[in-house]
Amino acid sequence: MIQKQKGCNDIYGREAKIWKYVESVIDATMSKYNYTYIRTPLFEATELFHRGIGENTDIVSKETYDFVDRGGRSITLRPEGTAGVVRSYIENKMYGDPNQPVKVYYNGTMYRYERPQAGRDRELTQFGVEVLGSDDPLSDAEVISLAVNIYKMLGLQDIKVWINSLGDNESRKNYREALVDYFKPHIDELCDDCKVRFENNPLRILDCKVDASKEILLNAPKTIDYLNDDSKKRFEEVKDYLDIMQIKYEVNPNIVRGLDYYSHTVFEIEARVEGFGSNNILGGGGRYNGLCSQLGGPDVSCVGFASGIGRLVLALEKEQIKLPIEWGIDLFLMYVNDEEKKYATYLAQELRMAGFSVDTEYTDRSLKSQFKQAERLEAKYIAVLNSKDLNNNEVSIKNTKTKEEEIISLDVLIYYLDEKLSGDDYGDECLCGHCHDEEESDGSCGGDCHCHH
RNA sequence: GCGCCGUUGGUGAAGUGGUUAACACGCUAGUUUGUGGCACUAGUAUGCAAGGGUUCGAUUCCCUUACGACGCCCCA
Repeated sequence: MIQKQKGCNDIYGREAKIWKYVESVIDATMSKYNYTYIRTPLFEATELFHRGIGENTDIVSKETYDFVDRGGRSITLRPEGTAGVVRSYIENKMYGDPNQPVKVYYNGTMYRYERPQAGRDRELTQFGVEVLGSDDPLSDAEVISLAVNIYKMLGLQDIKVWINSLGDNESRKNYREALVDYFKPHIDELCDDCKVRFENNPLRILDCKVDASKEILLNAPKTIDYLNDDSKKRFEEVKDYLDIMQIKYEVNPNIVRGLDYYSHTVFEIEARVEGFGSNNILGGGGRYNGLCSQLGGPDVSCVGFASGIGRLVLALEKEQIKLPIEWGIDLFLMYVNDEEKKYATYLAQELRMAGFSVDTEYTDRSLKSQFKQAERLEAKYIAVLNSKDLNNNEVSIKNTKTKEEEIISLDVLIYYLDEKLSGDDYGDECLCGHCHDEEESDGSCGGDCHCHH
């Protein structure tokens, strides 16, 4: 048997519906904030990521999918969304667009050659936004509020926003030096990994799990203490705007993000979900003022964030959030003989054209099985076609929730369904484990539904 | 790249070096029910991830590979 590639996933059925719903909320929210959709290629020249992310980091040296194409070009499957968007911004000269800043969002798969573990795959889907061409602290705040709003719109209640500022180049340089000076005499007190980090990326020491509670870490210099006046003022402004938008946040000086190109605002958004372990960071981002010029574009300031949809869906599932998803179909058409089947075929076509979601039987099973099928499909109505009724130009329609059944004229079927389905006639949506509601302790849905649990 | 554990049908799973691989759910058919949902009966694994080895014989022991789970490194 051919298996799927490590760290990849098939998403289908119920889960796919959840994904589609989540994406619809993302689209709707983006549109409210006036971010337009951008779709960039799944693969780019390897150099784009090398220059954008940094040549010698682990990320680029061993965690990207690289290959040489038939023309001998060195290609990389995008590991993140930002570099491609910035490339597109430069290549399409969007900086010349009268509409500034450029506000775009993306949603697509990313590829990282990693060993899969909880909340971490090789193929992952991320959505994110980039604001290109604005240095206004309001942009930073807006991006954060946008992210928070999407999570809230989806029903996540306990959202925690951590923010920090790395400051401008000068501030960052000063801080980095201070940090190195601080750790140098204490290097023996650090764990082995941190000794390596000290050489490669000293900021990451702050994130260490092993040393986290050690006094040496708790007393380490804080980024915000090394901000120069400009950077400090900027950070205050970002916070002010967040306050105005009533976005709650907490300053966390240990948020440093891994990459060089970040400056000023950095943030992470956490979902407090039980049993979510250490993968509770749904998304994060920050300001990257150096990246555009580094990639050969104009020296414009940008800010953005990215969020994994897989984790987001996982969080919604763990929280058992009830999503307003239409799970079932409007009508299931049942029949027994061939003449009825032909009429079902005709009727299904008519009703679908009229805007209803309709399904019917394809394997000529018994009526008993067809009822089960209708239940599985969560059909709101069942039409049992039988020759006798059809000869009278009538059909029997059953409401699966109230179990009421009536015989109506085929001439008014569309009108009938339209009225029933648009009104409250169908009643409250039952959502037990079968029909998707919270289950009672005994595993049933409380008996208020048509699903017999 | 490193470590640890796992992989039996549509699903949840039990189990053994040796004829027909439990049990449950599901599904299909039948009986009954005015057209299902209850009850009863019957059927339901190209055979235990793939390949190789040990053995008279392996799903059961060993090795390799693939995939899954969870850590580490890293985290865009």
